[in-house]
Amino acid sequence: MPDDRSASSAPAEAPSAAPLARPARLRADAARNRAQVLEAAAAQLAAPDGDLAMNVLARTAGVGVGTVYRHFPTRQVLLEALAADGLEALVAAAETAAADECSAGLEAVLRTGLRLQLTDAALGAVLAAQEPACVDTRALTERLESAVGQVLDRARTAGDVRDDVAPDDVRRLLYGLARAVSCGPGRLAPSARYVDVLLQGLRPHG
Amino acid sequence: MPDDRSASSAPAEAPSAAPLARPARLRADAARNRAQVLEAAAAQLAAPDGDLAMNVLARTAGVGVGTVYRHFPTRQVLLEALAADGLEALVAAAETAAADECSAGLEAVLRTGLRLQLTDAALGAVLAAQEPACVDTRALTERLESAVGQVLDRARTAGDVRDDVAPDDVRRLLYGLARAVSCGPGRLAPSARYVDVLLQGLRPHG
Amino acid sequence: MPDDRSASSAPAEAPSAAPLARPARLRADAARNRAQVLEAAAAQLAAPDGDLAMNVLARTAGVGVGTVYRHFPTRQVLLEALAADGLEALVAAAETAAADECSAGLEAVLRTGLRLQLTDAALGAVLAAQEPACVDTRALTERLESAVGQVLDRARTAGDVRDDVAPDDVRRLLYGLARAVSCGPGRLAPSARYVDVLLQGLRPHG
Amino acid sequence: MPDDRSASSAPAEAPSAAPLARPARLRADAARNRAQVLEAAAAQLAAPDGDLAMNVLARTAGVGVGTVYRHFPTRQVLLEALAADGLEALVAAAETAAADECSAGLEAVLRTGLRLQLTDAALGAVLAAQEPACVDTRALTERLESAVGQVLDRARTAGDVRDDVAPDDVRRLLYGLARAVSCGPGRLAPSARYVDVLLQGLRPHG
DNA sequence: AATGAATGAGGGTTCATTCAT
DNA sequence: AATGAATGAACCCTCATTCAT
Repeated sequence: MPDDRSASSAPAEAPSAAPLARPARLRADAARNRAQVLEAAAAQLAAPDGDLAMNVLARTAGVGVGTVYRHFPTRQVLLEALAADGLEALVAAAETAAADECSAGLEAVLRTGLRLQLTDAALGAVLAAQEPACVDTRALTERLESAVGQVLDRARTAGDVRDDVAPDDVRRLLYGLARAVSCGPGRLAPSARYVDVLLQGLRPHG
Repeated sequence: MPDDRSASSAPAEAPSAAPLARPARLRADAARNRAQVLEAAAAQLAAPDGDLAMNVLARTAGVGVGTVYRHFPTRQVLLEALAADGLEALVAAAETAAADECSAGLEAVLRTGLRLQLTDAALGAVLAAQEPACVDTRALTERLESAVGQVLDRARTAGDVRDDVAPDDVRRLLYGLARAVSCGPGRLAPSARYVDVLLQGLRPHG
Repeated sequence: MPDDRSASSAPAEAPSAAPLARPARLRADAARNRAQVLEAAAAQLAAPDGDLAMNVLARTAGVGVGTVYRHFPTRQVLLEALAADGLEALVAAAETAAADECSAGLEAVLRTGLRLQLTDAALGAVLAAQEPACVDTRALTERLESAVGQVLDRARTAGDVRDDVAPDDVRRLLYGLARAVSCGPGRLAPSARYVDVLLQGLRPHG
Repeated sequence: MPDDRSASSAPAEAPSAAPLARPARLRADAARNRAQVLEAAAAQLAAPDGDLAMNVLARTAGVGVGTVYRHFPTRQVLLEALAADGLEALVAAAETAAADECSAGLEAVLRTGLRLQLTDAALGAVLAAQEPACVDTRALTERLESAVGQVLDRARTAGDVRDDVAPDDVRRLLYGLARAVSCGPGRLAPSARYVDVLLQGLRPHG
């Protein structure tokens, strides 16, 4: 259930000033505009160049710049909106892994996290960011941290992971892994190996 | 002898089109300017923002823009010049490790490579780049690759490293490691641990 | 009716990639800005120096550079916009001449074409250009070519023009004539004579 | 004898401050440098782009910028030096035509003048210029004017040329002719025709 | 809500020219 | 004489952002 975001744990938070990566409700045309902008942004970001100029974005999305700014007041908000699907998928994978009895959850998290970053350029930016701009990105990263914590705990108990590995290490290493994969030729080939290396490296002892 | 670059044989080689990260000889004032630009560039790159505008650079270096362009026709050339010292140090470490009898060479390479990247922001950019812009950066990266190859061979023979690890994997993982370290709070603390993890992960078996 | 450009049929044509020398409709303030830029550009071009720097243009027109670029993405587009009035006048003259019964049409075309070039520095640039940048400049040059073709046909029939003269020769000779007039002292005096010479030279026989 | 420039009519003029398109005597290496610069400049000017940046020129000529400036203090001086050969050839043609008994001299001048302009881009610039920068360019243009005057006189007497054609008209029309030829496809084809047209147009009556 | 015109700071790059070596 | 390093004005162009319509 990847989309229960708005029914998530934090029950009745004070309405924050922080922007939403996904507004609760939207006029039909506004929703369509928003979707067009996101699609165009994903396309631009996926391009080899990879920049994300608001004017160009507006033009390729077929809307005015003002509309882009209405939906995404800062680039960070836009990035988080772009990353939302991937981040949710990662959270879902982590929560599933946390719920599983077996101790292979960490592997699932790493493989999924790497695959998603290679698919979705914005996800890396969000993983690397110190601080999310949107409240529900924060909610997701908190869920991620919590689920990864559980996964790590179980793995640690099973003797599969060193004692000194925290959820934030997983975030960082996952991000670094994607950078390692992306800075050379071939992306699929090294991915599996690098995850193997990382998993093996995270085991206790030496 | 890691630094015999300038002692190469042919005294009057055909002028190559590829720019040099470090020209062989320079008028005294030109050398001073060049050093000032490099110093200013290092400062700018080390700043939290981390951009590197040529005109700002010129101003803070106290020279005209044209002077910056004369010395560094492209940003990539500038980056490689900035990275040259660090890259040389890394090559030296790798060659020393290759010459060593003991099998701990890989560890030295990784620790040094990570430390240097954290010190010198340009080194990461050069490690990540597919293709160097300057001939002697290429020479250095080739020496690095070769030395790391020897280090890996010895380690593999000693049973310390998996079969499927190539020098290019070391380059990529080293770069990714620096990204992992840099995308969160604290840089010293995780560095040692992450190198441990990587070393352990590179060992054979699983 | 030489000016039915804007009265074309299709109300919602597919947006063409080619820039328009004159956009169909414009917000009031945009139209004013555009006119100011054109006025300033004409002034700069008419100056003895005759260059046309975009930033200077913006300043003298009292708008931002971006506004100049919005209206005129390239210098060629700007030139064509500057030349539009003159080119239209020339087309009108040629079409009138084509409609006339009498055989003196060519003379009118040459005199008008020369006079307009001397008045409007951009017209020469457009006449000299191989390929227009804007769709409606192209439309105008095509109308010009067609009308001049008719004029030539009639004149040829009347025995006033050599067989081997095509509309493109008229374009080139007209441009060359303006250069000849402009590269020396006095512009009115030689103009009439040079047109006489050209007309006489275009007559059959030898 | 195209190279008797320095032995020309003006017998003992006061030494002028104006630069010489060709210095009387030169150290051997200086002469070689000068020739290299001229060759490189001709190449640059002949390129489709056709600009003439001093720095680039110096580099392609294999000399320092300072050397270029020593030989050619202004761009105009350089242009005149580039045009010198062509201009001399034109002067020679005109003087030959002036010496001839027959009345076809004007045709030779026009054909030669057009051909030389198409060969040598700098010649057009010199023909178009109001005022030469170098004393011996001036000497040449004066010889040209004088010879063309004689040619015209003879032609006029023979009834081949209108009364109101002066040498300066020939200069301007010749320049304009080259512009007309150069602003379209094909250069050889129209050249002959356009000279015919001009010759015919210059005949008396109508 | 949406639009898109306008802005202008900002960064990029070139090149004519000077001058110390 | 020659060199070429240095200069910096001058242009180029983009793009984030605002705001009137």
